[in-house]
Amino acid sequence: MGVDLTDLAPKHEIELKELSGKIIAIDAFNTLYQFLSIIRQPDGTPLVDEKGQVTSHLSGIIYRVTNLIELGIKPVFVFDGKPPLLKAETIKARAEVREAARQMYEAAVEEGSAEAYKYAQAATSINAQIIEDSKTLLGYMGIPFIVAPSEGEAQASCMVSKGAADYVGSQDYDSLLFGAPRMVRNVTITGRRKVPRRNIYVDVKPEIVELKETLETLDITREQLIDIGILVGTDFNPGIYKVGPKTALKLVKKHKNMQEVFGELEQTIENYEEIKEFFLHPPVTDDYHIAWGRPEPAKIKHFLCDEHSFSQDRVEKVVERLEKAVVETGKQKTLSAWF
DNA sequence: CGTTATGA
DNA sequence: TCATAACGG
Repeated sequence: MGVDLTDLAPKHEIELKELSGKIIAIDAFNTLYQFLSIIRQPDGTPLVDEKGQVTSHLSGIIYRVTNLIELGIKPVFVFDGKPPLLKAETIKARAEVREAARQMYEAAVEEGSAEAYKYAQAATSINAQIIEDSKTLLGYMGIPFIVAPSEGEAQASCMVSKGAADYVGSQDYDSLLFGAPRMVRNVTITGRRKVPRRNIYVDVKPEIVELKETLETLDITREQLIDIGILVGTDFNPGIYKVGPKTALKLVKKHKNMQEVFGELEQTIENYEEIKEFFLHPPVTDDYHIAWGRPEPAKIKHFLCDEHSFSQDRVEKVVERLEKAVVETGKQKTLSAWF
């Protein structure tokens, strides 16, 4: 999906509970995508209500967010706004990949192939209904969300830079390129994760990544980190064939500017200047108000049970936990901005 | 994914 | 009580 700087950026594993009291600006699309691709039956079928609408994300949100609130963590979800023109080709390319996966999925289902799950995951897409339902549920839960003018990661990064949030919560590293001082991975998917091809599960813990430490460790500037990201590939360009984080770091440190890097590679990157400018100065807004409110049990129950076929028992149980957790957290005066 | 059922 | 399987929607 986004920029991948694994093995380059130093990370610090922590326990989820260590984030108690922290405000995390969560990349909503990143989270929804994960829920939608992972919460499925073994044959790849997502959870759906009786109307056939996908509900995997709603299950993910209600349970995961409740767990975060129980730990005293304060999530604010940041949705993407209008995608930048620079992203158009990536969006088109991804749609084509998804469509191909969707056809493979249908074929796999037809012949009862075990590959079906894999293709279903690759075909995961987010539509307007999914976004609207997610916002509705978050609203009823009392969880704040904002809609970014452009990229959610950029807006979330800005919020951490300004001190409105403590961490960007996302799986990919774009926020470092956008200048976020701190990010945390694996906040929305902590727990057990299946090791591919093997039938075992490993614990996935949250990982803190700090921009300053990353730059100092690699002995580069933020601009150079952006160049590394662009060489490897971002949401706005495919990246250079066979250039991964390690090679990109070497190239960027060896040369004094990207023209020289392009010279050595004997190729350039389309829109390089514009992409870099976008990471340095993305459209963001300060026009938002973040507040955590009391959940509305009746509305949650009606929305999930009556409109989306959730079981009354299960929803009542989780809503009770959410209400209790909010009351507990609200008691602690050290935590600001609750109610 | 996270919860719930099961059973040693 | 804990590990694991299956279910949820």
